[in-house]
Amino acid sequence: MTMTLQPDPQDITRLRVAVGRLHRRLAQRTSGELTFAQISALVTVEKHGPIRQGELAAREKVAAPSMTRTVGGLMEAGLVEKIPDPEDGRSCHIAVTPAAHALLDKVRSERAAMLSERAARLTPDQYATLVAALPVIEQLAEEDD
Amino acid sequence: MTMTLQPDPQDITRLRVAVGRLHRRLAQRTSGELTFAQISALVTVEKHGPIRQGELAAREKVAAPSMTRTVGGLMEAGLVEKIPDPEDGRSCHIAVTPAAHALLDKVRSERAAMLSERAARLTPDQYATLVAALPVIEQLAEEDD
DNA sequence: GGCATATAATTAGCTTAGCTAAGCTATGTA
DNA sequence: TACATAGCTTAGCTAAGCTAATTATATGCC
Repeated sequence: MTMTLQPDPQDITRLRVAVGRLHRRLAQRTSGELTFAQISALVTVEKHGPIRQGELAAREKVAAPSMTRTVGGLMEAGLVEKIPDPEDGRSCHIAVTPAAHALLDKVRSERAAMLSERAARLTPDQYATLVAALPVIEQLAEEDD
Repeated sequence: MTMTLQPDPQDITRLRVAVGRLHRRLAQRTSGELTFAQISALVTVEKHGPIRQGELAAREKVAAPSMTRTVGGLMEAGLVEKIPDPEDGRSCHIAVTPAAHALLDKVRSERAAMLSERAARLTPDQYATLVAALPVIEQLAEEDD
């Protein structure tokens, strides 16, 4: 079921600008040693188990070469490993290491993280509103064109 | 009034990842000829009138050199002009040109814009939830540390 | 079997956009 | 007048996206 009325262009601009700014603020302080792209990819690998690198790129909505670099960093950090596909010599599967679980747990519970600090300043109502909107934002981010 | 309960770290991670991905998708298709940073700055200049460049950088939460480059692009595009401060030879005020109003109006009403297309696919409930969360996202993005 | 095509990942190099450090010029103060 | 401060610019770094071209493997057709 889609909307019959067009969304307000002013709202769209606000969303666009707000998302851009929030991203900027978040990217300025990357949690620990990982970059933004690395955390995003690592979360996906943890969630979707051993996954072909191409499929990981598709899920992250990123071109293949970008994922090569991101995965390279994660491998250097010992957070994922590449398992060669026994049935396809071109392909390989990316899997998290135990260290990755530990690190993601640490990141998630990191109370000092900037965003958590800010979220903690929200009123319960604001927080509830934000959490309610999360699935919508995720859908906007995941949808194909 | 702040929350008595800590925000859920899982929610924080989801927000972080979702904002990152949405930004990525949005940045891939910049509306028209303007880049993401340029639109964001232009919106602020339009809203806050002639504004000192340093203050613009502060509002955008960006370092001064970044704003020099962003404003440079906007000037080349004829969307803003620099008015030298008569009282302070070091400083200058950034003001939008009529072309900027026209362009922003165009951008805002651009129905073909990717985000609008996606937003149009939301249910009315989802859309309402998103719009309700907008001020909260904006607050998260604007807050100082 | 052998060659053409297709696919997975990588490499090389470009762009946008953030940053810090250092520099220039104007201001203000001792 | 001399020195410190403030506003903006320049130079050069990093992260992270992209496209185009390469490499290596699979697959499909004669």
